[in-house]
Amino acid sequence: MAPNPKPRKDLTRSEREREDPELEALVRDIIERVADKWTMLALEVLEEHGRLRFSRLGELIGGVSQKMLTKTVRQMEADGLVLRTIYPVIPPRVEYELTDMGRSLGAAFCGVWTWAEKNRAAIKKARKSFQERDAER
Amino acid sequence: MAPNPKPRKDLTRSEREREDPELEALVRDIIERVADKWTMLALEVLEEHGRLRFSRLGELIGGVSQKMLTKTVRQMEADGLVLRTIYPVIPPRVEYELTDMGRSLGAAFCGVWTWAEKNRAAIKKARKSFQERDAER
DNA sequence: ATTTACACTAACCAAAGGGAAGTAGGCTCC
DNA sequence: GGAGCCTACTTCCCTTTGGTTAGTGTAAAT
Repeated sequence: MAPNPKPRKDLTRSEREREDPELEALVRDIIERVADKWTMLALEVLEEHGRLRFSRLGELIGGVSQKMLTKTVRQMEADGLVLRTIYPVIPPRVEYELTDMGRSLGAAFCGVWTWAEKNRAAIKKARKSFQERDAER
Repeated sequence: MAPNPKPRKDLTRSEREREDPELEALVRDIIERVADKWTMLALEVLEEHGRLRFSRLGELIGGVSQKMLTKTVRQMEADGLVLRTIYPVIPPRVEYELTDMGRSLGAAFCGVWTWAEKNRAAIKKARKSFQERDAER
C-alpha cells in the first residue's frame, strides 16, 4: 500500500470540514448530542462494567434522575451507541450494553478522561488563582 | 528520576479511580464542566483559528447567545483553558486564545471529532432504523 | 393479604438557556 | 457640537430543560 493515497492534498479535519459545510453541520450535531454530561458518564460506566440493568447503571453513574437516565439511554439507543435488551418478565428486566460503535466512542473519549486526570492539579490551581484575581477586582 | 515510580502495580485509569474516590470525584467534576456543548465548540474554534475577539468567536461557534458565550468563556478562563486579554480601548476589544492546557484538551478531544466524522453515516443509519422500529411500536 | 421488586411514566417545580434591549464612552460624520 | 456608532458585555423576561416525587403493573415472597 502506498504510504499516502492523497485524494488531492493533505487536509486536516478542520480543512475538510470547511470544504464541506454539510459534514461540518453533521459533526457539530453529533458533538452536541454526545457532549452531554450524562451520556459521557453512562458511556464510561458501561465501558467499565459491561452489560448492566437500568437501576444498577443509575447507581454507578450516581446522581442521575430516573427521568434523565431513561432519556439519555434512549437517545444513546437511537444513535446506535447502546443495545437495549428487554426481558418480558415481572418485575421488568432491561439490560444495556455498548454496541461496537459505543465502545469506539468510549475509546475516543479515553483521551479526555486521562487529560482530566493528568490536569486536575493544574485546573485546581487555575481556579484558585482566578478566584483571587477576581476577588480583588 | 526513575522512569516509573510504580506505586504497586500497573493499573488502568478506572482501576486507579476505584482505589481513590477523591480522584474519581475530581475527574467527574472536570468532565461535567468540560462536557459542555459550548465549551467543546469554543475549544474547537479557538484551536482552529487561534486568537479571536469576542464577537468573532461567537460567529464562528454559531448559534450561541452572548450570555452563554460570556459564561462559557469565563468558565474556561477560570479553569485555565483560555487566556483573556482586554485592551482598554473604546469600543472595547477583548481577545481570547487557548492556553497550553486548553490546547492539550483540544488535542484530547481530537479523537472525538474524528470519531464523529467517521461514524456519521452509521449514526444516521441507526437513527433512521430506530425511528422505524419506534414508529411501529 | 400485604409488601417488595423494577423499569419506567406523569405531574409539578426549579433552574438553565435564548432573545432582545440596555450600557459605557471615545469617535466619526455631518 | 450633537447624533449616532462600535463592541463586549449585562439585565430582564420568557421558554425549555432537568430534577423530585408519586404513581403503575404484576408476580413472588412474607
